Parts: sequence; structure tokens; C-alpha cells
Amino acid sequence: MRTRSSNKQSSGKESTLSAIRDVDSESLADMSNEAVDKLVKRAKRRGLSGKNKQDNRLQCASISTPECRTKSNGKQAVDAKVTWNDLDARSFTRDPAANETSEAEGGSFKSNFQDSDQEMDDIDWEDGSDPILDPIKNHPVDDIREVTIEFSESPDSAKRKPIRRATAEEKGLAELVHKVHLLCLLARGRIIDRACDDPLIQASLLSILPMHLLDISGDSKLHAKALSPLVHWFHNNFRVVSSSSEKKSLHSALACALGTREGTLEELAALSVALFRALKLTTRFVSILDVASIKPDADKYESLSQDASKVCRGIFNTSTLMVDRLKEVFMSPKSPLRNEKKIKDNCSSSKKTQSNDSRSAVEQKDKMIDTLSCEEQNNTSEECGSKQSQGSKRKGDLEFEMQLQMAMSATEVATPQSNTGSDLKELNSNSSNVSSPFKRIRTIANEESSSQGISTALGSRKIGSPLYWAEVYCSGENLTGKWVHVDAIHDIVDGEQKVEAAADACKTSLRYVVAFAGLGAKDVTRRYCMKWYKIASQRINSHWWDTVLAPLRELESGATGGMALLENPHVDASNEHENVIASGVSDHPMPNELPNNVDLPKESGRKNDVQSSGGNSFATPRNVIEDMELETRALTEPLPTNQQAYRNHPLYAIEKWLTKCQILHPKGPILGFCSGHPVYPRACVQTLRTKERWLREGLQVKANELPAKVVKQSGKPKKVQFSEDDDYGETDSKGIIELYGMWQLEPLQLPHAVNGIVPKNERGQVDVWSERCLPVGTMHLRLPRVFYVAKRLEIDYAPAMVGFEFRNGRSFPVFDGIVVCNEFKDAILEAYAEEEERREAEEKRRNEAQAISRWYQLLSSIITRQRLNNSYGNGSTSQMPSNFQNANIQPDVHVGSQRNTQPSGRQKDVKDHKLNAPSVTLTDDHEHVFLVEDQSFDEETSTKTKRCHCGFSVQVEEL
DNA sequence: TTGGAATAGTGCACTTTGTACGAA
DNA sequence: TTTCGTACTTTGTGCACTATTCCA
Repeated sequence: MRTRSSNKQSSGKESTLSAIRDVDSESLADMSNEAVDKLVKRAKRRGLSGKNKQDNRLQCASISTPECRTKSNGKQAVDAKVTWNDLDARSFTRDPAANETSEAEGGSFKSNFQDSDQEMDDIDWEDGSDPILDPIKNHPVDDIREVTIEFSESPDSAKRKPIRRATAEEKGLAELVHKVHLLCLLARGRIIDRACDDPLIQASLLSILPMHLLDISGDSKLHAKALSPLVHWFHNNFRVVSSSSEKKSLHSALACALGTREGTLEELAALSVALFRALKLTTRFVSILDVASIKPDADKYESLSQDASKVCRGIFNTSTLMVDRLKEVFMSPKSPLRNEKKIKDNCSSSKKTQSNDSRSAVEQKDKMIDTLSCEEQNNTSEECGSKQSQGSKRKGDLEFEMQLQMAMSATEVATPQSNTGSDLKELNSNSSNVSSPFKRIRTIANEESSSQGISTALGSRKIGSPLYWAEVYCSGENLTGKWVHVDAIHDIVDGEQKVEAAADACKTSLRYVVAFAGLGAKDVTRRYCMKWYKIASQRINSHWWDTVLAPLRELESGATGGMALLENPHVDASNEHENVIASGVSDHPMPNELPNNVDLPKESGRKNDVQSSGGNSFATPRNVIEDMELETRALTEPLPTNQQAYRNHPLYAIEKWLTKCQILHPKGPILGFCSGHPVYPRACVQTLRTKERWLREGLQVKANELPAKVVKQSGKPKKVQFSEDDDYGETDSKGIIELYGMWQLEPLQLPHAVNGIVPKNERGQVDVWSERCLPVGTMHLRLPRVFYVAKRLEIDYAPAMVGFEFRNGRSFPVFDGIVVCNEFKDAILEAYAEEEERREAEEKRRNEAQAISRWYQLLSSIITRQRLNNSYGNGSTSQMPSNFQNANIQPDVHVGSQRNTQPSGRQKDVKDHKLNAPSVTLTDDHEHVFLVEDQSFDEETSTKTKRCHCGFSVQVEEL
């Protein structure tokens, strides 16, 4: 019985599942079952040996035990506890000696487990049988000893997961899911982008904007700094909540968020974009597409391990704010709730008890939320209880109170009086409105909503990660203008460098950062991702992605791709300003949606830009400049610091990680060093191939070229030619492979066809890997049976081998058509057409003959059967083929009939005709009789027509 | 505790030019 | 007797990738 892995696996898995119980307690049982099912399926799929099957059975058995079921219900402690009433029944019953031993061992089993967990890992378990015995029959009740095995759960066991690599099918499926998810997120981004152009929302935003901020668009050259007051105002007037439970359209949600001045991260980001656009700034809505992993099970394993680690390490068990990290990831003090619904309920219950004293209310909420978070965190009641007992005196709480005071005071300073008042009012009265600054700080984001929040959960996945922001085109930045990262929610301007760090800290991958404008989209990941090599493998192949984005890029470019003016001292600043304003307005070509109350220029921005660029300035489309910028970033990626990154790095390589068929040529320049290894440009890496392989590409090795690399021959050595004890021969047979690089090649120079003779290889054929492999003066005729024609015409030809087919462990050449000299092409094709025509006619004739023959056989057999039946049988129709009875001999190709449905009264009469006899056929209500005298024969067609008196006739071709 | 390097394990791609036997 | 069609015996090695372990 192989118990170690199975028990540990099951207990480890269960503990992992129990760890995530708090996340979704309702689905725990399902998850448990699903996990078990998955293991069983996996075992079946892999065709496990008997021992592994036992593992599965054990797993199922252990899970089906009462205690394990209890665990599945999520009521057990972290330690796994397995009870066997009939532990190792065989050893107890079959062998008394062994029984004693087993008892002794069983008695110490528990202590052994507890004492030396480490030892358990070192024990080699043996396979054995595990028959299912009747415990009553094999064990007297007195002998049944309950043995309890307790496994001390360690973080390591939670971390240990079954090793199974994804199959190609699973990878394909994951890729499909990845693609579909990407498309969905792209569509979502476009919807948001469109909503940002809503004229009502833009007008509403303008209406609440202080007057002095309206002037921002009046700057001649927009600088990132000029956006700061605007962003600061937005930051102070809008706050983030977790996703609302109500399902409403995006426009409604934005309107609602605008009215209440709070919304989800996505809504607020959209509002900020709408505001910038209302101010006639060229603005994009930018989003990280947090798409499903392109690798199978990656998300699942990550989340499981993350959840497990959360529990084991107790990340959530401390309420201490990570202030430093907070700054690092520029978290907003306005954070969404982790679980709004729960908190809302609890807030409602506590609403009545809240006093007007905001501080006491805040403290109550603090405690409440602490309690909630405790409840949510894996039910680790002991830690929760201790935390509660510590009350507000804890270091984290003190720290928090200080932050609260700072936040409150800052809010009072920064916001109008009325806002503060309303905040306080809301704080005290509207508990369902997750608006308290206190709450904002204390609570953490709901992971599902991907909202941001203060990272008490820092280290957990994707919480607090920046997901949405804006990009505003600032013409005053750099020489040519620049897209500036603006995160109004977190009050950050020009913080593109920080995005990657923030995302890293929150374990969000910057796989796809897409900017939306004008219903189009553009991938701007390069702007934010400095470590491209880390995400490259997580992205879909660039060809597909580029194809998808191509039409969207055009839309986006049309909306934002105004002319950027390269720096020129003579540039007319006023013109430039007009460009900015005009382009900002024209970014979103939805004339029907432009606000009526906003005075907008009628001309498109691009047109305006072009007009204004007619001076001394040199204008280049912005998108071209941006593309160059992104391209430059792609080519100037910093050197990775770890060796592994160079394995498939698109820009750099180190010799160590070159594959067998790669070489550095030329070997330089050295761009740097990594762990002592010189780093070369990836462009220096050349792929090597054998001569034969190059031939397939239509290239041949130049004369006098030595192999660039010599490697051992892969694959099994050819032993056939040598006797078994011929060591010398066997050594030789291993052989070597000479590899050549691209720089050693020249175009393939094949021999010419002379005098109608096709040049062939040593096997008398031509390898046609591609058209380039055809000898000069020849052509490939890919027609079936064409070689017969060439042979008949006595034209020289060679079979065209087009590849190999691998069957039964062997490879066989695949031939398709022939290679002939060009001058015979017409003759062969003409003869081939004739031959095919003749063949088709012959085939048709053969088919017809076969059909006639089969019909004749069929009818003959029917007639014979009926004749015999009439002669020797009782005339019953029971032996008639049922299908034929029902068919009424409906005529087919060669059988015609004229059916008279009138019943005949002569059925009985014809029974007298026995020998010589007429053909008899039965129908449902009539028995056809074909009398000899009623038959006629047509010599022309060799067709005999048999008639029944009922009018039914059958035509039979005489053969 | 974290990150990098080494190591181990696993899936997958590549390999590559028959033969015996029966039916027509 | 020759020609043609079909079934058979259904690889095995090494690379590349990934997870794990070890170590600084």
C-alpha cells in the first residue's frame, strides 16, 4: 500500500482548500470534490499503474471517511486527521506474527508521525495489495482498534503540488481562452472609451470643476506639471469603492459615480478621462488587460498557492499598515472594501449605535472591520481572538489612528467645507455608503473587482495594483510632445516609471497595457514595462495580436494621431496651442455625442494640425513619434541581471544558453556581463543546420567551407550494418553531424536537365521540398497516376518525394507526382487528360456492369427463394426479406415498374404454377405472379419485361 | 526571506528512404 | 508469375521547458 504520497497529497490538498475556505466557503465542498475528481481523472488519463490506482482509491477512501467529510465542510482544524477502523486489515488477520508487529507499529504510528515528520519523508514505501475486507468478518469487534493518524500541516506541504505538465491540448485550450479573454477585455476597453465621450458626463464634470482649473487648457504648451492641480482636485473629490452590486449600464454607472462622487476604480478612471477630454486635452483611457493566463492552470495554481500562503503566513492576520510599501505602490487612501456586502450588512446593524462623535464611530467601525477581516481570514479564530483582545492598543491600530487623523485633516483642508461635512455626515449615518475615510484606509480591495486599496494585503495577488489610468498628450514635454501617464485616482502625474513596480508589488503582470481612444486601441505595454523579457512568454504571439490590433490602431491613430511638432525655435507657439486644443477635441470623432453646451471647434484636429504645420516647423504624426519611442524602448531594454533571462531574451544572449544548433557569429560586440558571462546581441546568434537541411531551403554550402560546429549524432546509432560484437563498428556508427551557418551558404545550384533526362539523386528520385529544389529545366506534376502516362510515352521522369510519413515507428517517403523536363509537360498533360477520360469511362462502365450484376443476383435470389417457398413451403411470406416486401420492388436504375394498386382476385389462381413457373413476388396485399406468357423480350436492349396481371411489371436485363 | 543558479523531471518534436502477404 | 495494395511491429532520443532544491 502506497500511503505516503496519497495521504499527504490529500491532506495537503484539503488543507489548501480549507485555507481558501474564507474566500469562498460555499464552494469548498465543490472544490474538494473537483480536486479529487481531477486527480482521479488525471491518474486515469495517464494510465497509472496499479499502485497509483490504489493511491486514488485511498484518496477517495480517506475523503469519504467521516472526519475527512467534516474537513470538507470546512469545520476542521488545520491539522489533518485520518481515522482508520480497519487499519491494514490484512496484516491483522492473515499473519498473526505480522499482526503483532503491526499492532506494535500501529500503536507507535501516531507518535512516529508526530515526532519525526522529517523521517517520514525519508521512508521508502513499498507497493502492496489493498483488498477491501469486511471489517466485521475479518475483525472481531474487540480487535478493531481505532488508530488515529495526525498530520502536522506545514507550509511546505501546502506548497507541494502534484507535478504534471500541461499537454499540448491543454496549452491550446488555454491559449484559446487567453485570446477570447483578450478580445473581451479589448471590447470592454472600447466601451469605456466610448462612455468617456458622453457629452452629458463631460458637461457635468465641467460644471463641477472649479473655475481656476478650467484654464488648464489655455496653456500654450501643455506640461505635465500643469495637470497636477486638476488631478489633485479629482483625487480629493472622488473616492473609490468596490464594485457595486447593482448591475447597470456603464453610462448609468458613470452618471451615478459622478453624482455620488464615488465609484469603482474603472468608473473613476473613466471619469477622469472624460474630464480631461472635456477640457479638450488629447486623452486616452489606459487599462492593464488582466487576462487569463496563456499557460494552463497557471492562475489556478497561483491562486491556490497564494491563498495557502496567505493562511499559513497569516498575511491578513495583521492589521498593521505597510506604510512604506504603500508609498511605493502609491496607494490611494481611498480604498475599496474587500467585501462590501458583508460590511454593508454589518454597518447597517451597527448604524444605530453610532454616535455623532466621528472618532468613536470610526473606532467602532475599525473594530467591526477587524472582526470581519478576521472572520474572512481562514477562520483562524485563535489569532483573530488574540487580535481582538489586543484591541486598539496594537501598534498597527495606533499607526492607523495617526494616519486617520492625517487623512481627516487633509480632507478638511483639501475639500470644500460642504464636502467635509457631508463626509462626516455620511460617516455617521450612511454606513451602507462605503465612504468613510476610516473605512477607506482600513479596508482592502475586493480582489474580484480588481479595485485598489490600501495594502494590508500586500503580497496577496493583484490587490492594489494599478489597473486603469489616463494618458494625456502634453505637447510641452520633450521636444516633440509626450504621452503623460496621469493617474487621477492616486494623484499621480507622469508616473509611468512607477507602474511596473506597483504592479510587481501586487503581483499583477503588465502583459498587456492598452490605450483606448476614438474607439480604437493601441498596445503601449512597452512604455510601462521595462522588463519585457519577463512578460514576453506570457503574451500571445505577436502576429495574432498585431492582426487583432491593426484596425483598432488605425482608429486610435485617427483619433489621437495629430501632428507632433519637432522642436524648432521658429515654431509659432500659438499655432501649437491650437493644435493641442484642436487635437484634443478631435480625438473622439463622435459628432453626435459632443456636448451641445461646449463650444467646440468644427474642424478636425488632424486637419487643424496639418494646417498649422505649414510654417517653419517639421511635423510628424504623433503616432509615428510614439511608435519610434516604443520601438526605442524595445531596443534599449536594460540587461537582465539573472542568467535565466537570457535563455530566450529577444535582444541579448549569453553563450551558455545557446542551444545545440546555435552559435555566435560574429562573436561580438560584448554588451556587458552577467555573472561573469559576456552578453552578446541576440542578432549575433545564428542557427546552424546540416547540409541536407539547408538543401531543403534551397541553399547549399559554399565550397571549402568547414563546419561551424560539429555535434554528436542524435538518435539511435545504425547498428544494422554491424555485428553485435563488433565494437569498432558500433563506435563508428554513432557518427557526427556537421552544421553550417547561414553565412556559409549560397543559392542552390542544381544540375540542369539535359536531353530530356531528369537529374536524379542516388535513389533515382527527386526530393521536392520546395520549388527551389527542382533541377533546372524540370517541373513537378502533382497528378495521380501520371507516371503511367510518362511510362507509356517513354518519357524520362523521376518520382517526386515531397516528405516523410512516420508510421509504426518508421518513416516512409511520401511521393506525390513526378518530375519531368519542361518540354514534355504539354505532351504528358494531354495524354494524361485522355488517359483520365478513358479511365473514367472504363470505371463508369465497370460500375454499371457491377450494378447490373448485383441487381441480377438480387432478383435471382428473390425469385429462387420464392420458387422454393412455393414448392416446399406453406406460402407464408414470413421468409421474405422484410425490406424487400416493403419496397414492393420499387424500381431502381435498371428496374422499371408500373404499379397498379388495384387488388386482383387472381392471387389464388396462380398458385398452380409451380414448376416452370412464373416469378412470384409478394406485396402487402397482393402476390405478384409473372407468367411466362406475359413476358416480353426486347432484343435491342436485352431487357426482359415481366408482368403481373395486376399491372405490376419488372424489367430485367438479360446478361 | 528572497532571488538566482543548479538540478531533476517531463512533454514533445524530430527522426527519415520496409516488408510480408494476399489478391488480382 | 508479376504487380499492386494493405497491414504491420505502433520509436526512442534529446531538447526545451518547468518545478524544485540549494545556496548566498
